[in-house]
Amino acid sequence: MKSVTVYDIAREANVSVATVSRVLNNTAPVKASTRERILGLIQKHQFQPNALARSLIKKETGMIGIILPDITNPFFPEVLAGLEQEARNNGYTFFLCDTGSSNQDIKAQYQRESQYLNILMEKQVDGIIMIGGRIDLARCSKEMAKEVAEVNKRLPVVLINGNLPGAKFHRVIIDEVAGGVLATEHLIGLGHKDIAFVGGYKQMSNTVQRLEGYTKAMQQAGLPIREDWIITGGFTVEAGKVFMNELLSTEGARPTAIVCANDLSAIGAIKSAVKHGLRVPEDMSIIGFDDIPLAANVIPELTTISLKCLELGRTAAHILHQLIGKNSIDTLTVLQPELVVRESTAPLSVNVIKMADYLSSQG
Amino acid sequence: MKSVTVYDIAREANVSVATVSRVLNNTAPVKASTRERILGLIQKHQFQPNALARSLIKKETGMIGIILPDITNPFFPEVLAGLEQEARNNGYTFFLCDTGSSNQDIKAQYQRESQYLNILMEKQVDGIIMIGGRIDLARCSKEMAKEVAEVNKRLPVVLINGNLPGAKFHRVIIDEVAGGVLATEHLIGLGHKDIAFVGGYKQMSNTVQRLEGYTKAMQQAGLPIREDWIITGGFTVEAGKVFMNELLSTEGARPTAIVCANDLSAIGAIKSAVKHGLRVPEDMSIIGFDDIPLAANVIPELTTISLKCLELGRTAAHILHQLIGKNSIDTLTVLQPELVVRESTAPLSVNVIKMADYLSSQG
DNA sequence: CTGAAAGCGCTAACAT
DNA sequence: ATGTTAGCGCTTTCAG
Repeated sequence: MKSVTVYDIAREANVSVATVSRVLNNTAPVKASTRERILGLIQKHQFQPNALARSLIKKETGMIGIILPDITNPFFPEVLAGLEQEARNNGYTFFLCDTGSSNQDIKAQYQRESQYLNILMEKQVDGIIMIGGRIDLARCSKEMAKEVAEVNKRLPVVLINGNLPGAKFHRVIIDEVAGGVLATEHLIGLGHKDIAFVGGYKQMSNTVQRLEGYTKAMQQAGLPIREDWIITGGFTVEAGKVFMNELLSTEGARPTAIVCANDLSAIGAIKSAVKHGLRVPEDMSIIGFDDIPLAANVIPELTTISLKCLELGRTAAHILHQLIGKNSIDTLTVLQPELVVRESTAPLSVNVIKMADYLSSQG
Repeated sequence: MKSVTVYDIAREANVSVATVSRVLNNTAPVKASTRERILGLIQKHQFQPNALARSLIKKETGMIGIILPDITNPFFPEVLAGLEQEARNNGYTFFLCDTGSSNQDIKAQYQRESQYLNILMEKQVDGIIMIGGRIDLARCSKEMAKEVAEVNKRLPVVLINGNLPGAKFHRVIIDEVAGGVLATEHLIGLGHKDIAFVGGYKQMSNTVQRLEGYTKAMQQAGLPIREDWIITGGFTVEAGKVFMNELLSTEGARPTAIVCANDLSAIGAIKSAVKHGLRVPEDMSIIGFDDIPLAANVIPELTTISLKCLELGRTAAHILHQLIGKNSIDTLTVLQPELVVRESTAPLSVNVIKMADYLSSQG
């Protein structure tokens, strides 16, 4: 089925294609009567201008690509929602490029990132947003970083919550260290002294930074840091369970509170604690990181550090839009995290009281 | 910055653009030596063919659009992951079109659907997948349905878990009625007789069908259906809480088990039950619907009906690919739901025993 | 095996 | 206010 073009409309309206184009784009005055006639024909034929042809000549597509590691991780849809919200108003459409980290093979994931980077360039997107994946690496290889730098020479790239060595990128990040401090100080303020840190990956900068915040707060409070109470190796619920099991199965002192590297691992930690017969928060305080929607919906509701996903997304979209419009804009935007107190943390004193109750009942 | 084109490569290689195109597409034999030369230049200049120009002439873009109501609802990312998995291998890229139902205004949402439908056509996507939104309506307006039908005349559309009146669409669905039966029979098999149905919207076909399954199973078991134990009005956690509160705050008999229209409302129901001092599943069995990843991670883990999101996505992508390739394929694909038993449901007898314990402890 | 030339559908000078 | 024409960057006959 032959699709209708500006020529078809022009012919039937007895005008030139230029005139049709003019009414299509409001790019020059057109006599009201002819404009009506053309509009009528457009309506009649359900004519829709071919965006490819238009973009080919205008050198802008109104498309932006977003590369992320796993759409199934609730953190990302949240950021995406922020992006869409902001970008929709500016007439952009999104290419979603999920590099599918869920299928473990990390090599394949980075490869897919490279692949998508190329595809997006070929498709002539106006800009690219990256989140997760290689930009989260504490030490990203020179080649992988350079690849992105090359892309960035040709079109605007903005990094969310990450960075790459060897070049300056536009990026919007959350102050992770501050988040770590916030979480730990909350626990300390509750009277806890025996605080563990659990989850994340030591190779990832977010984990390193959150851990740095934890360390900072502990030291500032004059509290000791036990290396065996710092356990990393994953961001999943499953990982959280494993770490907590480890913490609880060793003999000797146990922490009374846990800072988790993210909400998912916090949920795992809670599940494990409950399985071990502990009550959260009465016997054990647990704080997460991210504030995914789920955090407010688990039982008990998770106390956590909000990364302001929506704002992260909106800001990134805003910056990219400015970049595309060739407006100058700050290279770095830092958002401050926020403590969200819910039900999974409680004063240490509660423990003490409970313990006293317990002892007297055994009387 | 002038981007390099086939002409630049051709000139420098002392060949015609045709030859460059040929090595780019492997569309005709090229002398090994010239091929090497061209490949070298491509490498040297980091040349990337402009996909817009190519698509303009080939009339295919390798882009497919996916229209969904809310990426923030964990059900959709799951389906998306399935889509990506399948479509990536076939060289497709995705336009993500989130119509943002989260901003309540339902009218605006349908408008945005129409808008995206147009944008996608202008961008010349090879096909469109729709999920949620108007296609979930039990009675969608003629105009809104026709709009999609018109699109479907121009390019392949596949509907996931929905339908539209007045035209036959390719679609892949889950047998919702069977799901409702499955959930209810599970509860009945556990000895429950007083079973409520909670959540969803009466205007939506999925709710109607799940409810139909519930009714069917209840009748088949000879159990009475109480109209005041069927409460609809939302799919969110918040809605689930409200409905459960309603159920628990009325005097008189209470149900001992609840079929929820989806996992989110089931979680809300659990939270409310717990707040009311009930234990799940000991005092109250609750079953969800969807099997979002979260379902396995709440406490207690949710017994639910799996809608096989991943498979839904993969199948839809497969069908769309066939359609794009002009291969014939069944109009309707029905997937069977699956009962996933976890921790939120238990035999009624447990209740009875507990009750007995309680009474005897009261001396 | 390779080149010349005709478009794909649209926009944008440049004329009129 | 409107028409003519030259491309945007690529693929694809049709010749050779």
